[in-house]
Amino acid sequence: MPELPEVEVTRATLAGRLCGATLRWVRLGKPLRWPLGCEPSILVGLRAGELQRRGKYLWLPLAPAATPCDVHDPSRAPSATAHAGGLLMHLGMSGSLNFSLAPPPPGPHDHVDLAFDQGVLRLTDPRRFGAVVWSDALHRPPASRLLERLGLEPFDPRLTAQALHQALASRRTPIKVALMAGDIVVGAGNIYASEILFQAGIDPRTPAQRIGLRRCERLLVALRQVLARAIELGGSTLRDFHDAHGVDGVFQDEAQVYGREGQVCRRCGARVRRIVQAQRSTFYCPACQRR
DNA sequence: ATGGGTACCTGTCTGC
DNA sequence: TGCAGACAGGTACCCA
Repeated sequence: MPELPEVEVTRATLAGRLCGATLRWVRLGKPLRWPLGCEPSILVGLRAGELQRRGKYLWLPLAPAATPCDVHDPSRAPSATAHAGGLLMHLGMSGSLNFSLAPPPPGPHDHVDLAFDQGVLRLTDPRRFGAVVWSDALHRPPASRLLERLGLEPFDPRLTAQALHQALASRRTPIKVALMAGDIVVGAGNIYASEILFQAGIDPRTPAQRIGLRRCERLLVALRQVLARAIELGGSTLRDFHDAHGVDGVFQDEAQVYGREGQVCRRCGARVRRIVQAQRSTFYCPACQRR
């Protein structure tokens, strides 16, 4: 999927287009990971607020909009049951959001169309691990249930080396698995976890609790550098991902280890290795990364 | 509380 | 060419 950089790039390219737009109709395709959780018709007439990101989730606030246009056209006025809330969206492993004025007819992998007065937001997701879920508020279920287990944002100033060190102290699991778990710090998925650990010079098999304070400092710097650079480059496009205007990311061209099994390390010339951790591929340089 | 495995679903690639 | 099997960016849930 879309890891944090891809979700952030999606948010940034969409936010300006959606804010203030009024929802006109909704089309649902095949079921996604979780049901929408409301009757689609109650969304019609609601107005979008500022698109936000939390971890790899996107939150689109929607509130009743009593514009003069709606008042004069009862069929478009918010229904009596309309109330503020929002849509919590996740791109799963293969999802992407695209915004366009006149999208082509939906294909077999186009599962949600949200048609606003300024264009159509379409979720395309071949594997259907993604989701779009209605929630009354971020701090109420079902959104709160999905967000409550999330750790700190990588750029949150509360995430210090000391805080990271303390959080890792109780984990015997390999550092790569702990990074990806998302309950300490969010955003590092399978690609970036490998890249971050390469940058920090840490062997991905190292038990998390054996990472000392000094190495936590390096890990934190690497985490922020790698994610910031990936956002700058529009994320990584392996096969499915594009930003909301259809533009590919190019971070994969800068990857030091991910997807490079058997190729030479760009830093030292050793061969990059692939191992499996928690049923996921991990790539690392056995010379640059130490236990 | 932590850790490991499974499940969800579909497309693509590899090797026989 | 056909087919089986492995693999793919995530994460909730179950059980030990």
